[in-house]
Amino acid sequence: MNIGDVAKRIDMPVKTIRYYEDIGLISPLRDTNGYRVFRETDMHKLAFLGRARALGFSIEDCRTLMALYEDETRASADVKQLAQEHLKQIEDKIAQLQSMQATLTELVHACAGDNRPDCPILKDLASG
Amino acid sequence: MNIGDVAKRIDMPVKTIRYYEDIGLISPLRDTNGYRVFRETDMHKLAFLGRARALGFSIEDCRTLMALYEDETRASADVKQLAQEHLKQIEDKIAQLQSMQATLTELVHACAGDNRPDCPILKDLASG
DNA sequence: CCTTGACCTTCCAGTGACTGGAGACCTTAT
DNA sequence: ATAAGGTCTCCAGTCACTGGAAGGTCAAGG
Repeated sequence: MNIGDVAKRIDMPVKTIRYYEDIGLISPLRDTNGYRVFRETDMHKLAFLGRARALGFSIEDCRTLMALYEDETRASADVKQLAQEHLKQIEDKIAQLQSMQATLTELVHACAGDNRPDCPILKDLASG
Repeated sequence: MNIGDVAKRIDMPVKTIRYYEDIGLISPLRDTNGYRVFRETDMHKLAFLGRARALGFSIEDCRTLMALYEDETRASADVKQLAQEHLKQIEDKIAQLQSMQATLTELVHACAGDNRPDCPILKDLASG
C-alpha cells in the first residue's frame, strides 16, 4: 500500500502520516524506489492514532497508549489513569470555554448591533 | 512606568507585553536609557487586550477590536458580528469537547483500573 | 568607589501538531 | 514521448507566547 491509498483508507492527510513516521510513531517499510510501503499493522496503528487524537489525546499520550497497547503485561490501571487525567483536562477546558460563552452571550445580547457607535461589548473590554 | 511595574499592575507577563509591542499592538515611548516608558493609554490598551484575550479572542480579533474601539464612528454591528462569530467558534469547540468527554467518561467507567491487562479503553482505540 | 542584585535590553530558539510549498524523482496512461 | 499525478526530502510557517543567553542600567549597601 502506498501512502496515498492509506491516507484515503484511514482518512488522514498524507502529510500527517509522514509526520507520524518522522516522530517515530510508525515505521513503514520502503520499496526499492524509496516509496513507503504500509503493512496491515501500520494501518492499524494509524487508525489507533486517529481515534486517540480524535479523543483529544496528545501525541505523547498517544505514544504511551500505543506502548501500553503493545505491552501484553500492562495494568489497565495505567491506561485508566492516563484517560482520567486527560478527561479532567477536557473538563477544565469545557468549564473555561463555558465561562467565556456566558460572558460573550450576555455582551452580544446587550449590544444593539446597529450603525450607532455605542457598544456594550467594547465598553466592557475597556473597563472590565 | 517601567515594564515590570506595568506587568504587575495589569497582571500580564513582561514577555507578553514586549511581544505585543513587537506585533504593533502598543507603542510605548522610550527613555534615554532605552527602557520602555508606559503611559496611561498604553496600560489601558494592555488591560483591554488582557480582557479580550481572556474571552478567547485571537490576537487579530483583538487588533480589530482595538481599532473599532478607537474609531468613534464605528457601527456597533461590526463589533457584534465579530463577537458572534467568535461565540460560535467557542460553542463549536465546547460541543466537540463534550463529545470527547462523553466517550471518555464511558470508557473510563468501563475500565476496571486494576493490574490485569484487559482494558476497554485500548480495545476501543484499537477497533473503533 | 565598588559590588551586588534586580532590573532592563535585544535576539534567537522552542513549543504542538501539523500544513504548505519548492524542487526533484517515479509511475501510469495516452 | 509526453503529460498528469503520485511520491520523495527538506525548509518554512502557523499561533501566541515562553525560555534563555549575553549584555547594559540602576539603586542600595559597604
